[in-house]
Amino acid sequence: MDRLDKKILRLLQEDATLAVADIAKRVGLSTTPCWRRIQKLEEDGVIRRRVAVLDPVKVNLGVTAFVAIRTNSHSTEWLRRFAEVVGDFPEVMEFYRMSGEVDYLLRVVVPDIAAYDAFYKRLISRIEIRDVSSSFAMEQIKYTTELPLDYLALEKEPRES
Amino acid sequence: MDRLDKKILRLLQEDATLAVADIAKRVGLSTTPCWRRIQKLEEDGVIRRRVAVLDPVKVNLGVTAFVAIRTNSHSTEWLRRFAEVVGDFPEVMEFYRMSGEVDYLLRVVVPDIAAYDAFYKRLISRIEIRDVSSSFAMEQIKYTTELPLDYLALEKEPRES
DNA sequence: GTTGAAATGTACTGGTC
DNA sequence: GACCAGTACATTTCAAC
Repeated sequence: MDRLDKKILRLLQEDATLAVADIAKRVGLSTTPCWRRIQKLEEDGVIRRRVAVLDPVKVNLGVTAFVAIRTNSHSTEWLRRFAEVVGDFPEVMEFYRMSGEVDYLLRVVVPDIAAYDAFYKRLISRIEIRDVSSSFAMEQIKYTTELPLDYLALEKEPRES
Repeated sequence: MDRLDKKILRLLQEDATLAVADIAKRVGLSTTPCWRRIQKLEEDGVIRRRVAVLDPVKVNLGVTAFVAIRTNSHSTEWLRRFAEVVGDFPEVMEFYRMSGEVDYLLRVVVPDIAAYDAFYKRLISRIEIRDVSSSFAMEQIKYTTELPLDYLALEKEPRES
């Protein structure tokens, strides 16, 4: 992974519709090696997928809720089932196991508070949870899928002398 | 927005590399009208963009932190500047204004705890914040960019008789 | 909405240096 | 890595229905 791969990733994170020839021009490469680099980044799983990002409001998903969950201590089998049940809800877009006070954190999208309530009831009916606490986002100030590539360690590049 | 648009959106949210002819086949349309629908969805801003999704671990971003922020009451101008400063950090992938206890919630990605600490110091040096509380994700169980389209209201379709 | 076709562009492969 | 060529396929636009 060198400076050029990083540039390619930056571009594709912004706009995955760019033509290979375009990308090549912008990173200062000809199309063939640029194309090969992109293939390799996909093979290596650095690029996971290319997706369309929709406007949540325009598909009737204006409300984002964060759900902090505390569970009782349970077997690993229970935890596996818990993860499966929760992850199966399409409203749950993000799901983390946390350190500290809260055991799990969910980001949930729904049209409105009533739909959140319905979601909540379905959730607790499917799995026992010790404590659930919901907070609502009033405004989404920033949402990006672009990972910051500033921390990416580069391979040493050949040097003069 | 009808049943077919919804199907198209579902497919493109999963894989934006699909050829129009493929999508057309799967939704039961021929390519021309299918292509027109996709164009319209883009014009209307339902489809915001098409992006490459990278593997965070493979670009050295294994740590996700959630940062809950409480501010003092401030002018709208101060709030504007606050939003700008915070949003400018590329490590901040999501940024919400919240209801309830916490005023703002951030999702931050960094390589490790040390980098989080450095980020934290840079953040508080750039803007005064009353209270900051960080929690770390031990595991990302689910992360998707796919919005659930189940809540999408459809236009009435023509009926027999 | 359909089909078919034409024009253009792009992806991909393989070869040269 | 650059550059050139060739094929196969995609996108895009158009015309006729």
